[in-house]
Amino acid sequence: MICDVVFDLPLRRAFSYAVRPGLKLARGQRVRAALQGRARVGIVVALREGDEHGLKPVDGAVEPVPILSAATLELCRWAAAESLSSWGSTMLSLLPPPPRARAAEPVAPAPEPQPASPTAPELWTGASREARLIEELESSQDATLLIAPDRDTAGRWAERLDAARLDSGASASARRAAWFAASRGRARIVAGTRSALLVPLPPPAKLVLLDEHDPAHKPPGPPRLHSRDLLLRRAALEGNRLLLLSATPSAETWWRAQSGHVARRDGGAAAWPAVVSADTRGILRHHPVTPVLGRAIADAARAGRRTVLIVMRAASALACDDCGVLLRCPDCAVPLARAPGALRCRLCGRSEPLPTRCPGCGGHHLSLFGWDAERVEAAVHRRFPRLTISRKDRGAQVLIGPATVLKGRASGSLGCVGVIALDALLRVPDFRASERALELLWAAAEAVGAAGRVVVQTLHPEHEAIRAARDQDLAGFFEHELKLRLELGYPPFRRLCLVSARSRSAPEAQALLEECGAALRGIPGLIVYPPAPLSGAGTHAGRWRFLIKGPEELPRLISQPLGPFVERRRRLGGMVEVEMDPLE
DNA sequence: AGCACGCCGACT
DNA sequence: GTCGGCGTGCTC
Repeated sequence: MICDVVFDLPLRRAFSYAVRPGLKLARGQRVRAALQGRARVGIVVALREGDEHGLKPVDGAVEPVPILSAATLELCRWAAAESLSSWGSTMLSLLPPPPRARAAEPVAPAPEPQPASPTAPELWTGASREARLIEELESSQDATLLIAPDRDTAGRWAERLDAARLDSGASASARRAAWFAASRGRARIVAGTRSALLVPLPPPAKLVLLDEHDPAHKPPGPPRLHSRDLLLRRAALEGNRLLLLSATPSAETWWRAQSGHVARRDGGAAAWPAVVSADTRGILRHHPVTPVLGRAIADAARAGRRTVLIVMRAASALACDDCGVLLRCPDCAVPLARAPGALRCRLCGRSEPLPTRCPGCGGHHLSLFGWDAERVEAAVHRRFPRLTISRKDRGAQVLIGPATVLKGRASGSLGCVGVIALDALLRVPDFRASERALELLWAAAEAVGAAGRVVVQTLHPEHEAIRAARDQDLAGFFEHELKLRLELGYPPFRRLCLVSARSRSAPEAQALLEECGAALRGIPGLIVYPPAPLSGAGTHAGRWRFLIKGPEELPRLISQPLGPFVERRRRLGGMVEVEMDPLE
């Protein structure tokens, strides 16, 4: 007997091993086998009769039963093809870590899902979505998998629902135990992050994705696939119900709902705060707080309620007062961000000492441009000397931080949220900037509740994201947004793929990308954009990229020509990375 | 991805 | 004369 095994390698092919007579193996089972003399963990993808001559034997099984069902094996094969990565790395990055030695943990095989009558995935929006979810889960006996965008959120929900945890917040053995307990129906609800996506569940099962729009559902690295896309596929194959929860869904999911592939369950309007914009013209240059926001902070404090001020990441740079030039990274051309005692490029990480004179005109008047948390804290402290102001203490009267400080707050727990400079977010050269702005303002409105106030400082008070957040109008926002996406040929109407190369020098990276581009020439239906530095206009950095725009079947069209570049990444001293459906 | 093999520069 | 850089190729 021969078995074919895939490993956590960037290789498409499987490796064949001899199965010794006494060893009972099945597809989907984890095994240890020698690869280049070292024992490694792989997954059996096929068993067949054949000539075992010259094959090394499998050392043994990691668990006595398959950890993945045949259906899940196929699900992962699809996911790997869809993301141009290998079958093995896709599967192994989604499994709990193997036990160090042979452990006698009680395990049950992954149940083979029974294809049930398909039910349309559901998109739950609106005020009461989380309360409705808890009600739904408590009134049901179905096995349920809850996927959260991050560990904190997974932990909160696990506690709230008394669920077993399957993310890296739990120990490796606890994760394995939860995995096999879920497959036997012993743990009715399991909660986790991406690493829990493949947990086998006895039918009928329910799949839940929290904060469907969150880019944390597709972090860098394998599996290079959005959790939403994997769950949509899994639910369709297994006939499971899938609930996608989000206050501000992605345009992709909204479009699916609009075209009838997803059923929208709108929880209705919430009691909503006033969302007001404050014109920053002539003010932001000198002070981070407009009179409107200043009054809101004072009012909240007087009412004994807390304020959160949102600043954008890397919002502060150094500019010359004489010639107006912004200090940029010599390699990447993006503005250098202020770090303690230095300037740092947030792209390549290079650190420069704080200069005393302008590299352009030699002037001595260099001043900060933009408002980071540190500068805002100092300015607000001067303005409100009697309030407690902090960048860390969640209990301070005024808390200053990035958008993530709004995560996990009960509705109505804040008196005021101020967005110091929404324009810093809108200026980002990303077609999803509007969506991100809406997400931020909506989260702010939910966090303050009806009695609070959201103040948005901007030069664009008429921006669609601000209007939609003020009017609590998702439908209006997406009508506008999807029209733009269609006109410009962006997702969900076209698919994107980002091909990037890293090398010592720009010419090397460019040459490497030139090779990739040449391999794609002549494929109908693709638009291959010319290579550009990874961000900004720097021409010296060895990080370049190009974008491919194409139809739904884009991964199938480019997997053959780009295959050699992803399989053998070290060529000409550079590395090629291919990312389907990039979020940045 | 690791790891070995292999061919050109600075050292006890 | 060797030690060691990392470019290229292979792993059942």
